[in-house]
Amino acid sequence: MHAYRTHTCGALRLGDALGDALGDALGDAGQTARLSGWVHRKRDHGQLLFIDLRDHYGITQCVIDVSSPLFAAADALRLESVITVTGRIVARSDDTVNPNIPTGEVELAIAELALQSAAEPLPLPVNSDADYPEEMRLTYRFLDLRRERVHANIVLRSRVIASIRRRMIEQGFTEFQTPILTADSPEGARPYYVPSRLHPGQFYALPQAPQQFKQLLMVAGFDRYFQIAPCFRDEASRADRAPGEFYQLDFEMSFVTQEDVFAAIEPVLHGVFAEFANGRRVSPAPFRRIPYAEALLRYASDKPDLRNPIHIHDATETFRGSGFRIFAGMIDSDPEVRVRAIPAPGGGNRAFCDRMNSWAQDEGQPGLGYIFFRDGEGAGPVARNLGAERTAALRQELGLEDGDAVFFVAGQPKNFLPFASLARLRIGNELGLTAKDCFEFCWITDFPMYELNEETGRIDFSHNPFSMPQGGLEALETQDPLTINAFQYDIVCNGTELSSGAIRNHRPDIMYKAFEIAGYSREEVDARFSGMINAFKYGAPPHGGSAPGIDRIVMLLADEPNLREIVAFPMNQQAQDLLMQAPAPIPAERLKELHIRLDLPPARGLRS
RNA sequence: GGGGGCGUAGCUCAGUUGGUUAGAGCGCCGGCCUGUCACGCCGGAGGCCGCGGGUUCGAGUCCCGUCGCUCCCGCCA
Repeated sequence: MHAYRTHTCGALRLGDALGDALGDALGDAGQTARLSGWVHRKRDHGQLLFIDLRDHYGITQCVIDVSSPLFAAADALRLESVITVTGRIVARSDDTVNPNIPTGEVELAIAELALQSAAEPLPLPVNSDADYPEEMRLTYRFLDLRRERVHANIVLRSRVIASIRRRMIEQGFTEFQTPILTADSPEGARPYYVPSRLHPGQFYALPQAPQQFKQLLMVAGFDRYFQIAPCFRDEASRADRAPGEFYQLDFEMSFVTQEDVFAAIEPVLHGVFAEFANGRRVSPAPFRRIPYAEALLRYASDKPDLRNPIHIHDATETFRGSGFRIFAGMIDSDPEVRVRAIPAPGGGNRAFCDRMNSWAQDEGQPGLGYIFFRDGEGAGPVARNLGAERTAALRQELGLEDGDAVFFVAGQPKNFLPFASLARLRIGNELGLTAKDCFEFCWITDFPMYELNEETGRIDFSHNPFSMPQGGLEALETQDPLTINAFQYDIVCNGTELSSGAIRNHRPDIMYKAFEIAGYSREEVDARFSGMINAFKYGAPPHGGSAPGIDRIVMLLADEPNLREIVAFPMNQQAQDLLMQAPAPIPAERLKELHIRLDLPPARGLRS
């Protein structure tokens, strides 16, 4: 017999249909089995003791009574101790079957018991899904990871990544590894630096993304690249943004248009989500394409949650010169002012509208104007001042009926959009309009190439400086830069931005011009991006790609709101690893070797 | 860097208008219990009420400061 186990804790059965057909009516019952695992729970009846033994695969009830010489030892076991038990598998009587677990028709009668590893009293319970403080969970992550929910999430993560890898290879992509110790890339987030021992005063940088390497692989002719790529950014964390490091499905393709990129990745994403959706609906490919400008108008956001059916409408003309003086005055005084109408089907009662209004005030807004429709006409102060004719026209335009309402936001769009987006989501949730149990994908396309920096008054890249401007060199030379769009796109699922990508700018002449508009000289571009721009001078294919976030995909599939639930060993919000104690001071001799002298004396208690 | 929320037993939390000896559930320790499966019953230990200062006859409670955790804004092309 194997030293530790003949079966896993999830394997034993009384019998099954196949076994019955073969005349094996007893299944595993009657055999002697050996199981190893953790003491999940004990139920002590004085002269009878039940032990729920748990391993990765499941839980099996083990039983021992006072007639056994091992009873005292079994009775003394602490929860989460590791034991090996050997004994006969017995069928449970009908009235003691536990239908809640797969092994519930049998139990193991303990004849031998070996304590492999005794556990001390636990700092956090494993056999409960009760909330525990993050600090405790992260410090004792090895215990936390035994808990059913996180354990299942980590397994799901592995299966999702395996599925992605298989599907990418099926789509003709080749997997690569790119350097972790590499050069600083001056655009974007704050990088992590690694001091060089061999080159005093010089540093490697950890990659924020393998962006330049994957483009170089296209120049090298590999045609379709992908990588489950670790990315490092020294930026503040969020619930859905890990501090320090995270993973992306990074991919790039040569000789492609934007539509080719979409067509290549849609079956991968749809396939992965459908595989793990567990009954939840997944929007079919091709996913909807929504231009950036339309997304801001209709959803007040560039990452719209399409589970919510509400479409925002522009109502500026309805209010221009109207009797509703507040909005009419704003419109007259500033040509950038817009009024937007957020329909609320089924929200047409004063109680709901007042509740939304006071919520808006809690959010720091002056209020939330509304009209609600009853008895064939609009009600409320806005409707009174706007007049019956304009109210009726608006109602017809929005397709609203008695029992519906509409809310208004006004001002410069850049100021009201964040709140308008919140209001749209809240209305959808409160009125039960937002669909549940589904994944709604869309592409947001045609992002502007540049934006005006409000502080400096200068023109900045609005996203990736390596994107190809729509209209190419001619657009850069002739158009107002703020009107130029890029071949830049995001993929969004349920209001979560999964990735941004682009058709890249592979032409040095267009790149120099694009950077010139953003205020970078030819010399600066050569200095900062020498690796890539040099490569583009020796024959570069047109190419493009994207990089969906692995962590966010798993979060959506696991239905978890926090990254820490789907990462095995996450850092805390301050980017500290509480389990491994990182970051930490290093010994003085190591610092010397790295040619580093600290301003402050090193922390005490160092071990070398 | 800024804002909100939370800090009371190992954990989750309650604690009234500022008023006697700060409570409950879970866990832990001890006792009882032969069919439970979140077993049940009885008992016990366990508190710098985050820390510092202030107001007050009296502070877990009010005020100021500070530290920690968390969520958000900035930031993250």
